[in-house]
Amino acid sequence: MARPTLNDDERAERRQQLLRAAHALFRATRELPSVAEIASAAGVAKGSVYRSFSTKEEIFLALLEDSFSGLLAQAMEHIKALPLAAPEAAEAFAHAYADSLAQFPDLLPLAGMTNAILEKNLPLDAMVQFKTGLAEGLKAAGEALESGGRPFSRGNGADLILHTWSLTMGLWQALDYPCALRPQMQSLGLQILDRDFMTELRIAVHALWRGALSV
Amino acid sequence: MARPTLNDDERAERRQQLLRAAHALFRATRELPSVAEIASAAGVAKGSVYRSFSTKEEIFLALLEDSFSGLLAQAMEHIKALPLAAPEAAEAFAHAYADSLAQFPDLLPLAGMTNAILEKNLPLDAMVQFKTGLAEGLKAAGEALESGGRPFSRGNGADLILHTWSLTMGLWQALDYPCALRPQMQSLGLQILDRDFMTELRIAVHALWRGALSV
Amino acid sequence: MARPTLNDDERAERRQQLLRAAHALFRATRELPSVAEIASAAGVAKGSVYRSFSTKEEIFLALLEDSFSGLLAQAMEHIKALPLAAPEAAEAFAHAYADSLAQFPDLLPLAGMTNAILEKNLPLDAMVQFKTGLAEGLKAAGEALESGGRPFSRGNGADLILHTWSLTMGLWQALDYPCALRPQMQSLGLQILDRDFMTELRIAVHALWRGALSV
Amino acid sequence: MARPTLNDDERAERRQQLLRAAHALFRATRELPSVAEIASAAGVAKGSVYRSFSTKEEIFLALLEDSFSGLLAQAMEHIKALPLAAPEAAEAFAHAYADSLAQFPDLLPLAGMTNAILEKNLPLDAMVQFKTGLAEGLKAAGEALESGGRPFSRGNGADLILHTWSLTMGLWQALDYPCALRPQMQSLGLQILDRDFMTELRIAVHALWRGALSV
DNA sequence: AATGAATGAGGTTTCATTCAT
DNA sequence: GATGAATGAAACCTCATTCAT
Repeated sequence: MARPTLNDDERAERRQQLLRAAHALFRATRELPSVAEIASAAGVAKGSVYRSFSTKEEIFLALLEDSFSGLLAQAMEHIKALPLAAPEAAEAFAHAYADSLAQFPDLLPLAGMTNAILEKNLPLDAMVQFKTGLAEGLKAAGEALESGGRPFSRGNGADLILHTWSLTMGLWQALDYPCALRPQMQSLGLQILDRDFMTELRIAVHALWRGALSV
Repeated sequence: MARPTLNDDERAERRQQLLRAAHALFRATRELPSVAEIASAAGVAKGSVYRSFSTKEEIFLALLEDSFSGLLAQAMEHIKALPLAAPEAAEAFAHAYADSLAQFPDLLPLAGMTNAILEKNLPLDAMVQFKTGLAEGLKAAGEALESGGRPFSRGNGADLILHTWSLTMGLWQALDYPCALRPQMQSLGLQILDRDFMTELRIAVHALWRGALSV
Repeated sequence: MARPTLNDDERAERRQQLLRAAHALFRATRELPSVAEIASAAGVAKGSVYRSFSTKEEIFLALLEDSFSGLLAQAMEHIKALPLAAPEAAEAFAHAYADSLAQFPDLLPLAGMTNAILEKNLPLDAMVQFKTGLAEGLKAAGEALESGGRPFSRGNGADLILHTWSLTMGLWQALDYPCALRPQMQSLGLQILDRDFMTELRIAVHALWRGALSV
Repeated sequence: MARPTLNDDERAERRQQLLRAAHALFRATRELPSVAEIASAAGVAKGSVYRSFSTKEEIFLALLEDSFSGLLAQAMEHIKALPLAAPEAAEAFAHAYADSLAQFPDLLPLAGMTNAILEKNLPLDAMVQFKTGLAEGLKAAGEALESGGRPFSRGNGADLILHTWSLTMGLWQALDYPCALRPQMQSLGLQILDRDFMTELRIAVHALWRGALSV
């Protein structure tokens, strides 16, 4: 019930509070909670949510944004520390990247819902902002990749990052299952899809980078 | 209103009728139509839909399945016709695959909604069936790839197919935008995301295969 | 829970059932009840209401329409029975009309809300239909008035009916008060507004008709 | 943020400031604006509105009051200048009155919402005050009418004024339409309702006065 | 006095699914 | 078998008003 005008810090904190609540609920159910649930989990009134977010979908997007930029920051570090030789670089990145991804367990579930949600009831500017952040991250990572004598012409670095992220997202969606199903997969002839996502990701990213760096 | 028992053919035809209607509606709106809309477009009553599908999401999944198996069938052909040498094979597949994909314009929009829907209100067996079909297709394509003296051990062929599909799906999701946004992308600093999907897909798949075949 | 397809009669009956409920609630509170209240008063589910009316405002309008056409029908009778001489006709109509009006006690409260509601969330065609009914009634009554040797040129009869209805509606609004206030009006210097609506209406309509017929 | 106590002038000025803002917004949209909109248009905080008005509806009523008393003042002038002979007086008033009314274009839209709002969430004393003002105006105008040898007994003058206002309000409501509809009225069989309000008002008021003065 | 954050009731509408006929 | 009426749970969002600072 803070009444005085909020300054920017307080406003941000309130926002975080809601995001934390939404995040926790999403993690528990893997479904986007209702605004009422978020509000009550955050201990505020329903109407107050709309002070920080103008749409339920905006909350969703902010969640995704947070996780994604966290991953991107780590990726930047990995890129800067990469060995010069192509084969080693490919392998090193694949492993480091997969390890980083493991730290953001909700990122992929969230990303998997993005497209279904993105066109639905999201103010255009919110989406622009989201995509802009994405674009900037890709560009920065791409440039880091290009500097350092690698075989990239201008922009190809960002391409590789984009493809890596795409591969990640797609692979996760292909291998994702409701928990209920997991134990029976072997007996159902689904061995081929019963892979450890992380292992598979390393292999795939490794191949992608090997190919991209071998020009 | 009493109707004679439907035989299997009639039952299958009814099912196709509904799928055609649902498909047409989805193509037009890119949103999953309501059961009422599907029923009316197919010329049957709402309740009758539930004789063919036990859940709305099942309809969605069947649609995806159809498109996907169409693509897979074409991919099989491409694989069988692939040159032996790795670099040529990589390039040939990338192009042929992208061309095939263009023939299933609704496949990726559908696939992009799968995860958001998959865990929600879908009978387990429907999902098992879907995933089984997927697994079989991957396996068959993988085996085709393995036969012919390529550098694959058992199962690696299917891996590559899986990764290719994942990359496709992920890339599409990363590059998809509401039409409203498309024209302004250059001015918004989103050049990096304003790519032609098909071009980008060819590049990425080419790299992935080059890497995978270069072991 | 009637399940079979409703025929027109049943559909009309369902509609009436809802209107009766809405009417009763309006009479009790003089406020437009919520859809939930109407539904529960009619013993149906909220969603079922939208089977008969596409908007809450449509319910309101239908209520008004019913009352209004009832009044109009009676007015037609009065008009046909009117003496030919102007002064007598004016007086006779004023009295008969006021008496008829008393039989539709909710008509004016409803009419008083029309303008505030009419432009808000009402499908255009619903409004067109309402106004068309109004126009037809006025026209018919006007023609009845014109036939019979009265001093009207084509259309003036409808004019007088329109003016009469306008005067009625306006007068009611000017003299309407919350019950809470009624007893204190004398002491508040509001004698001039503490009139008996019916009496006042008779006087006013009498004057209007006398003037209109005295050309 | 502490502010010095406002004296009466400042208080009145603040009130006017809010009313001007509310008026401008209402004129633009023909809907009662939200408190937030009024406040922001007036350049004050939402909470401050409640220092001048205890309810949103009070703002609305004050607006109506202002317009109405403006009209009444002009009507008084017309009445004082009226010719003595009944037929001439009736005609002169009808024209002068309609012309005056045109100077208050928001008066009737506001009046048309009064009843829907009046009983809802308005402190009794606000309503008493409003009605008292109305009563006084009617009485004054009525007395002006009575003085000057016209055929009125005590109070009948006010009656005529009341009836005139009623007729005005009612007629406006009967002839008011959403702009969207206006152009199509001829083709919809609504000719009878597609009248010019001002013309119609002159005719009706003329008839009413002719009748009232012809006793 | 002024502010504007917080409140939270309240309202409309949609839609997947059921099931009596 | 087919039908479509009925259901009723959600869900989102608005907004007048309060009140701590």
